Amino acid sequence: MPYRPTAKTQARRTERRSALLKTALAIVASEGFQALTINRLAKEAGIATGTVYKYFESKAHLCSEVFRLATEKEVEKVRAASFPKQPAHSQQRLANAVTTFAERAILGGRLAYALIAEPVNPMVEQERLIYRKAYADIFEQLIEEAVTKKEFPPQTAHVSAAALVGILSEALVAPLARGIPITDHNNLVKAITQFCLRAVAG
Amino acid sequence: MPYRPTAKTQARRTERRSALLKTALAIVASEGFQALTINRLAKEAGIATGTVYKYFESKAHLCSEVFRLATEKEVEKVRAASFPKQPAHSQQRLANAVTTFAERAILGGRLAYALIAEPVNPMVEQERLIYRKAYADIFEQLIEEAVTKKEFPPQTAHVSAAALVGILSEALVAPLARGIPITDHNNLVKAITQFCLRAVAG
DNA sequence: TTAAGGAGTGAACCATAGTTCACACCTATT
DNA sequence: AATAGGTGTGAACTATGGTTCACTCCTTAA
Repeated sequence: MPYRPTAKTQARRTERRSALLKTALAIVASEGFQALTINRLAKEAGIATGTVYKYFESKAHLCSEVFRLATEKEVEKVRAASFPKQPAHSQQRLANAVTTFAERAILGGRLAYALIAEPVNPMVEQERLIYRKAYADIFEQLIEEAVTKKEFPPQTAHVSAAALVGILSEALVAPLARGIPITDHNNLVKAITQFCLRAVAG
Repeated sequence: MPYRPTAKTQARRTERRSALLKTALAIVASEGFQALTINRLAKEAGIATGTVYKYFESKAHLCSEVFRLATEKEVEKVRAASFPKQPAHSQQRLANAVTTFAERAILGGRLAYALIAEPVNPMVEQERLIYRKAYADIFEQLIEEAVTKKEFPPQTAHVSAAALVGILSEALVAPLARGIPITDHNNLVKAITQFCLRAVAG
């Protein structure tokens, strides 16, 4: 048996794969999923079209991974803000979570639109559902705890949680979708945060 | 000059056109935009493919019109609830508006998803933006009036308005997008309404 | 009845990208 | 060096569905 994949070749493979992913993400971050084609990706990565398929089963799978790569860290940030090491009042935690999401979305610019709202394909839509659910779950847990501790008024936690996700999507992405750059970051974030606090914390 | 279109032929033409639109809407309402192809539409309308193009410039234009046809009346209902003939408290008006939207969306089922969230094409996405804006404008006006009358606390009306649109989209469509039929209509609508009132009316 | 502008037809056309595949090249074992 | 499995190549293929167009049929006015 003459040939066996070795640690070195494996590493090389893994590295190429993540380099591809990184290139793909760069395209999406600057021009959206709409600009991510296999041909373009291959060209920018300096490889042949077919080679992409040695690393990714299909375009849809590739998009999924790009989406996950970009979204996972966002979710983590929001989770961290929601459940900090230091104990904090629920209201403050929610405010931090919302602010974190909003600020990162605004900084993200085109990428935020791509992740939250750009029409892509069913597989990414699926992925999106999963991450919306992830955000909603974080909020839901926070709210439930707070209601138990009487820091928030009684409410249907999972509806409130979904509603928060909706608020963040729409309030941030509506301007982006219209191509209007957000000018007054701070006030926008403040207004959204206040709205959320009124809604959930009463 | 031997031939001139006459009232009768014009009427016939108009009627055929709206019949086509109606057929298209029926397809969208039961299976979404994804199922609306020119071939299928032609077949179901009992005409040839090419004929569709005598009535609609392109598929995108057709989709736009179908979207508008379905959405316009929804917007009107919400507007009517927001600005009733009889004077009413702002809180009640907002509650009615939200309830109206939510209940109609739930009854609409597949259609609601198609209109609010289904990925279609850029032209429909454009149309969607317009209608989201339309809803937001209604809410914004209501909120601004209420703030002036001191019935609502001070707030950034256009942010609150966008947020309301987001709440309604997400809280109603999230379950639909996952194919989970909404079971407990009344409580869902109630929870959403309460959330909105807390958020906006304090 | 005949001229001429609409309307209807549907098979062929096209455009876009995703996907494949036969072949050459590389890498690890014996 | 020889073997054999992996990787890279890119032009060609394909699938889907929107769009066209040369032709026929229909309608109205003279």
